[in-house]
Formats: sequence, structure tokens, C-alpha cells
Amino acid sequence: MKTKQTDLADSLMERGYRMTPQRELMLSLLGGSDKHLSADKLLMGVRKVYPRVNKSVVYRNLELLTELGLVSCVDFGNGRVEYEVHRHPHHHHLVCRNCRHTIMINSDTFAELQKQLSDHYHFIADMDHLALFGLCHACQTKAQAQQGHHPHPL
Amino acid sequence: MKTKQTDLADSLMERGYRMTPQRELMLSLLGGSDKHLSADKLLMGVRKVYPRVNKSVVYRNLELLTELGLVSCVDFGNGRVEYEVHRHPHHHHLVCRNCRHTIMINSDTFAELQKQLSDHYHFIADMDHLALFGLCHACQTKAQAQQGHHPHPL
DNA sequence: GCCATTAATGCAACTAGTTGCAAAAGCAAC
DNA sequence: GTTGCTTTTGCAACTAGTTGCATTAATGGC
Ligand SMILES: [Mn+2]
Ligand SMILES: [Mn+2]
Ligand SMILES: [Zn+2]
Ligand SMILES: [Zn+2]
Repeated sequence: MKTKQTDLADSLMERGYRMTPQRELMLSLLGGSDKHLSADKLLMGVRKVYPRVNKSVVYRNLELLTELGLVSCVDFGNGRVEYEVHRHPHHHHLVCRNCRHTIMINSDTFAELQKQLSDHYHFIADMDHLALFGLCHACQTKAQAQQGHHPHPL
Repeated sequence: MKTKQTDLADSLMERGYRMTPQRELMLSLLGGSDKHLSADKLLMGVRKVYPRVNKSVVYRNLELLTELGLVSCVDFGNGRVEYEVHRHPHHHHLVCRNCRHTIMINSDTFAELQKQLSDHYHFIADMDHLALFGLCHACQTKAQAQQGHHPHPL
């Protein structure tokens, strides 16, 4: 089921927000992309149609759309936050801190943790779109092979 | 067991790094604090002793100490990253996105997830010091009470 | 203690993101 | 379509954090 533009406009209006050309275009660009988009890339895309749009508008609208659950963001540690439309089912990303390789995973893996946090701490964790850092399989192997070279491994 | 200053110096030297007065003071300030410290607070602390120290030094040393596993950082979404010395056992933080209340939790809660990621994806996730966002118990109750006011809840 | 090597520092210029405010524009009522 | 109210925008100034580069200083060998 595809979310139509008018649904999104309604979703904003119902909450007292307005559908502006800038917002409509941002949602369209995000919805039409199969990759994450940075605020800067999005701004460049928006400016192809409306050249005078300011970056503060892009940032403020991304914040709003994220609050409303229409968009989700993630920080891969590359110096800029990345955004995408919030589709179902949710997914997360595993990021290798050594080679930067990423693995996309289904959010089901987090269900048990979510339950534990709810049971033990009465806390409902947002597990919509996380980035977890660590070592991928290839880099674990590399690290093991290198162990002999370090006189005092941690 | 308390980590002594000389141990930290050794830990740097073994890897080809040098123990400088700036680093020594940063580690001492971090080690002497029972709270998280921002880069800015740390810079102010360092400047009480060495007034000409530049912020780039603080940021670069925090990056190095984090890479070496001596310090860990966390982003609570307050516009500045917070740092603390890396003590055992590890802990994480649950942050309410509504009231900003935080709960500190033991990292054991994450052991099962870690195993699943390792088994299914051969990925060793760094679960040293995470911040998870969500809704605390009080804010869940508040949100439920408000449901009647929203004609179209999400 | 002195020298050579190389890591670390201070500085200035930069990028990503935020904020206050006046002007513009969306929406509802008429 | 006009009016009025409120949200949103564009802009400029700001904060947090990063980077390149010339200078300084920590370390090891003598
Ligand atoms: Mn994603
Ligand atoms: Mn902590
Ligand atoms: Zn890797
Ligand atoms: Zn709360």
C-alpha cells in the first residue's frame, strides 16, 4: 500500500500544520528515493524547483516530519544525519567501525530487547531506525590475524 | 580496582601515542567526575590550568581516548556529545523523548541482542554506552489520558 | 643534557545544524 | 475575493564540531 501525497497533507492538517510547496517537494523527494538522503542533498533537490529555499526550512521540516513519524533519521557517523521516509516493516543498520560496511537488518531482532525494557523499566523504546556500530565478520577475522603484531593487545 | 594515571600513560605509549599535560589533565578531569562531561565543559576545566588550550585539542584527544576504549561518549540529543571514563560494568541510558528524564540501566539487558546479532549476522556490536530514546512510564500514562483529545491518533 | 624524529598543539577557516525575528503565505470565515 | 489569524519561510547570526597547516614539544638514542 503506497502512501499518497494527499494522505500526507491530511496527516499534517489534522494536527494544525500546513502543506506548503516546500514540504510537499521534500516528501516527494524522500518518497522517491530508495536511499537515505542528507539534509544537504535534499536542499539541493528542493532548490532545483524552488531555488530560494533556505536550509533552515529543510532542517525544520525534517524535524517536524520526524516528530510526526513520517520520516526517520539515522546517524552513521559521517558528519551528516541521513533521512528516509518511514516505511513498514522497520529496519535497522549495522555499521562496521573499521571498514564502514553496513548491513540492513529486520527490526524483529529487537523485539526481545524491547520487551525486557518494557518489563523491567516500563520504558517503551523507539526502535524504528537505529544504527549500531561494531565489527563486521571480515574485520573480525582481520583483527584476529593482526593480534600477533601487537605486543600488548587490550 | 582504580586505574592509575601511569597505567593510562603506558596504555598510550604502547601504541605510539604520547602523554601530554593536556591529555593527562583531560583524563584526570574525566576520571574525577561522576557525571558526563561535554567537550565544552572539559575545555573550560582544562583552561583553568592551561589557559591557551584550543578546543581542537580537546576534540582530537576525546576522539583518540574513545578509540582506545579509555573514554566513552553518548549523544542525548541536547546539541552536544557527552563523555565519561569507560568504567566496568558497562551501562546504558534510556531517555524519555517527552520529559527528558533518563534511566541508567545495566548492559546485561543487551546480551541477548548481542548474541542474536553475532549468530545471525556475524556482527560484534559495540554495546558499551548507548542512549535509547522512547517514552518513560509517566509519559506513557499521560499520552493515554490525552488520547481522547486527538480525533485521529497515529 | 643534546639531537633527531615524529606526534601533538594552536590557530584559523571551514561544515553541519540551530535560533530569533520580520516578512510572506496558508487557511478559514465571511 | 478580501480579511484576519497563525504558521511557515528566508535570512542572518550563532553553536558544535572538523580539518589543514605551521610551530611546538614528547620521546628515544647518544
Ligand atoms: Mn535506513
Ligand atoms: Mn553514561
Ligand atoms: Zn568491516
Ligand atoms: Zn517522560
